[in-house]
Amino acid sequence: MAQTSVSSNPRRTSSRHAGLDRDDVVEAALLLVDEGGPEALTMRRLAGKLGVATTTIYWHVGSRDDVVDAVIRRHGERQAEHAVSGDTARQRVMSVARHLRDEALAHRGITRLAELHGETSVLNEHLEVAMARELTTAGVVGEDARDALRAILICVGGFLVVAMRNEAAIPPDHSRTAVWSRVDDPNVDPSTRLALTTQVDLPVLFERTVQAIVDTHVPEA
Amino acid sequence: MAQTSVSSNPRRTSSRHAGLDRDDVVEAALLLVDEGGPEALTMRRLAGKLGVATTTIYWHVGSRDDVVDAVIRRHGERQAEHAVSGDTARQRVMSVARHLRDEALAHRGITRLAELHGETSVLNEHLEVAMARELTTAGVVGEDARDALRAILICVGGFLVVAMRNEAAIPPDHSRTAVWSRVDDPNVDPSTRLALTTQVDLPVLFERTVQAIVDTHVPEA
DNA sequence: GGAAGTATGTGACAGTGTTCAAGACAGCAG
DNA sequence: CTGCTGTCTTGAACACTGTCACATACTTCC
Repeated sequence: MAQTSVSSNPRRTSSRHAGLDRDDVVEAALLLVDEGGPEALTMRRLAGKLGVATTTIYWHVGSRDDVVDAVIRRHGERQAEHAVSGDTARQRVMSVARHLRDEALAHRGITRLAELHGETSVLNEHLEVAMARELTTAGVVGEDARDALRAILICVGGFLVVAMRNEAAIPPDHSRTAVWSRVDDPNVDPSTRLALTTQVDLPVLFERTVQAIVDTHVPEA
Repeated sequence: MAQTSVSSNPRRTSSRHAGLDRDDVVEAALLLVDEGGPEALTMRRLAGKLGVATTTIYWHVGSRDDVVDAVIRRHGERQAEHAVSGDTARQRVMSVARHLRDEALAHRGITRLAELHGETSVLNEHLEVAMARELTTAGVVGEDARDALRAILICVGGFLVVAMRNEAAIPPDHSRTAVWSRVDDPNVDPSTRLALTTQVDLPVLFERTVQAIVDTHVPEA
């Protein structure tokens, strides 16, 4: 257990000091990712934040991949239980889907890290369980529940990818609106071409699309 | 226009030779990504493949980001027109969605590169136009068509993320099935928990899920 | 022939992940 | 108290990455 903060300890060559442990490293890494995204997590930067050498990170946690795993797991454990709302099973499932999206966007750095490492299930375990619970209550069980859960999560994931896309990093002539500004296909309605140069209302489209999927899996109450 | 292949030209220090041009560089880069994924595309590796110095790449194309843009645009231009099949508008839109997924998975290295750089619209321009064409034919135009196109593409994208996930790179205890093997929530039906430790049939779920979205946007013929 | 442009190269810089070898401190048994 | 073992730390180095300054050779044009 840390008795003093790391940063207050004077640093001596090859000097051992009290207090730095694995949790300190993982917490510092989590903050780096939460604030600056996956790219902000480098071993030198993390070591600098902790006031130690990179080798200390390797000792306490391991490689960068090990640090990433630990960050995702730690954040996943922190996912708050939320009050599911709604009168019908469909509404309750939608409630969980919205919460999953909102949590993901509130911590988009961690979400992108989990996505890059294919570990979104670790991150979202509590919410996936919550959704499975609602499906059970709705009478959707077994492989039907598995398919429902997968389909909803895949769709929510698709929306997250788009919502988290850093538009500023895309060359202006490669953005969706730029691409469609150049399209001149007479078989595409002009009002469609015009509309496709404008931004879509993602939250509205999210509601409509996820609801459509929920409706095919969850019976009407 | 290249008269001789690059690899057959003898190399002299600071020697200029005929034949290497921008297209050669972009083609070589495309092959690297197609075969080895985004991580395989390094400036040194690309230069080695072409038998030139990295500065030659910078001269002909530009930075790595410029090379990436060129690769995505080149591949996008190559997207084959495909025969849309189906008797109804809904079937025809589904046909385009399937083709988009199949093309993406056939060139998953390029797909992942485009996704990482947020440039999937450049890659899929022809297929997005094809889908917009089918929507026009179905009487879905303007903002309705924009929303339909977005929703379908977002969902297909979600499936692609899952389909392209490199399961081998995920720590065994962080995979979805491992996560669900540990879940022991009494409010989740046991058959659901069991089902969630097994693999979902992605193509079947794709059909059902995308169809559900198409059905909410495209009227029944 | 000389200037300007084109097309190539070497070597270096700054940053990254990772590890070797070494040192300092803590705990424990004798 | 001493010596051994384990724990926790370090500096330096390695290999790899993207990028660029500067130099050289060739081509084109007047």
